[in-house]
Amino acid sequence: MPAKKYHHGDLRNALIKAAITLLNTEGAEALSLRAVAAAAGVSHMAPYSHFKNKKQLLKSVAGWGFSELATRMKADAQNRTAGEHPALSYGTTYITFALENPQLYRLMLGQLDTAGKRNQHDTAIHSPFSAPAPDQPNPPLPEPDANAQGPFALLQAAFAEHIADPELVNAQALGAWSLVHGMAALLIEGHFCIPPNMSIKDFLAHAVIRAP
Amino acid sequence: MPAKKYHHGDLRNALIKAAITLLNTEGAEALSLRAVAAAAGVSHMAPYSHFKNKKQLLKSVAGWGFSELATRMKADAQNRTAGEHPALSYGTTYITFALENPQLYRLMLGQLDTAGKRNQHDTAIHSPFSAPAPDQPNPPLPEPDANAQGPFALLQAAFAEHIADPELVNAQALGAWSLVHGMAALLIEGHFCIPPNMSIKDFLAHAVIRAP
DNA sequence: CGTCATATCTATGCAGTGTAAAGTTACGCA
DNA sequence: TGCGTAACTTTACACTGCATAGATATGACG
Repeated sequence: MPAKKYHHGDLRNALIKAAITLLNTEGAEALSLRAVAAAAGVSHMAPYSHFKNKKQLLKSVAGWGFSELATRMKADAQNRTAGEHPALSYGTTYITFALENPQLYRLMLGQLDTAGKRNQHDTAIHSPFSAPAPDQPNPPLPEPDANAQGPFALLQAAFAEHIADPELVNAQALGAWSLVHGMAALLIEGHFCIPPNMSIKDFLAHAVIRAP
Repeated sequence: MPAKKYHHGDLRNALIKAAITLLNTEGAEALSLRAVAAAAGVSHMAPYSHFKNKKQLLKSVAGWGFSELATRMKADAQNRTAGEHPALSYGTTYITFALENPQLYRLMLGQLDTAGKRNQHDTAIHSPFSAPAPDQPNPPLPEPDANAQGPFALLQAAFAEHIADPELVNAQALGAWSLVHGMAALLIEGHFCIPPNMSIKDFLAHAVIRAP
C-alpha cells in the first residue's frame, strides 16, 4: 500500500466522499472547501483540479444523493404490499430518506449559493417541460439538477399506471413530488412535527387533500 | 431634516429595510452584514447593538416576510369568488407570493445557516403539535419561525369550514402547506416550470392528488 | 443646571472563507 | 530519453462574521 503519493489517483471521488462524511459529522456549516481538502489529505487548492468551484463539488455530492435516493425508491418498488398505491409508498420512502439525511437532502434540493463570490454561470439544464422557462420573477436564480430526474421519473411511472392522459400524469407526479418535498423540507426545518404515535406513511396518507 | 446624527434613532428597522432592498437588488449572496450596515450608513459593527448576530437579523427579515404573506392571504380571503375552495385560493396566493419574492421566500423557509461560526443556540419554538419533537434524525438542525403560524393559521381555518374532525383539519392543512411550499420551492430552484399557457391556479388544481 | 450610568455607535483586529496566479512534481507518450 | 501536460502546492488577496475596546450622545435624577 502506497504511503503517500503526490498524485492521489482518485482524488475526485475521495473529495466527494470526504464531503459527505464531513456533512454528516460536522454539519453543513463546517463543509468548507478547505476542510474537505484537508480531510482528503491534500492542499486547499487541489480540489480546483477536479471541480470548477465549490458549487460544482456540492453539485456532485447532491448528484450522489439523488442516485442513493433513486436506489432506495427502486428497492421500495419491489417489496411493496399488493394493492397499495405506489405513490404513497414512494412518498414514504422519499420522506424517510430526507429525514435520515437532512443535511444531504438540503444540499440536494435547497439553494447552494453558499459561495462567497458573485455567481458565475455554470451549466444549467431545465426540465421536464421543454418550455424556455417562463421568465423567472426576479433577475438571477435557478439552476436545477438533472439527477433529480431519477426519483421523479419513478413517480411519473407510478401515476402512469392508473392514469391515461399524459399531461395529467405529469401534473399529478409534480403534485406528489411537491407534496413530499414540501413535507420533508418543513419537517427538516422544524416547522412542524409528525405526531409521535403516527407513522410517516399514515401521516402522509392523512395529509393528502380530499376534494371538497 | 437632520443631516446625520450619531444616534440613528430607528436603526433596527432601517437595517431590516436595507436588508430587504439588498436582497431584492443584489441577491442573497450579497447580503452581508457589512453591506447592510453600509447601506444604512453606519459602521459594520453597529447592527450588533440591535441583533445578537447575523442570523437574528435574517430572522427579523423573514418575520417581516411572513407578515407580508399573511396580509396578502387575508386580502385574498375577501375578494374570493363564491364557491371556490379557500385552500385553492390561498395556495395560489401563497405560490404567487413566493415566485414574486424568491429570495425573501428562501430566507423565510430555507435554512439560514449562512453564518460562518458554529451554531449558537438562539431561541427556538416548536409547533403546532405540542409533542416534544420526536427526536430529530441527525444531531443539530432545526429552528422554526413562530411567524410562519400566521399564514398557516389561515389555511387551518379554511379547512375547518368543511371538516369536523380537528385532527383531520390539522393534517389536511399541513398537507396543503406542504404541497404549496414544495411546489414554490421546486419552482424557485428551477426543478420544473409551470407550462406557459397555464395559470398557477390551474396548475395547482391539476396537481392535487386524486385518490386511486 | 450639572452629572452620570447606559444605550448606541465606531475603530481595530483576527481567524476563516473562496479563489486567482504562479511555481513544482511526476505521469504518459513520442 | 525527452517533453508536454495534468495534478498538486505555495503564496497572496479580498471578503466575511464577530470579539474587544473605545468614543459619543441620551435621558433620568439631583
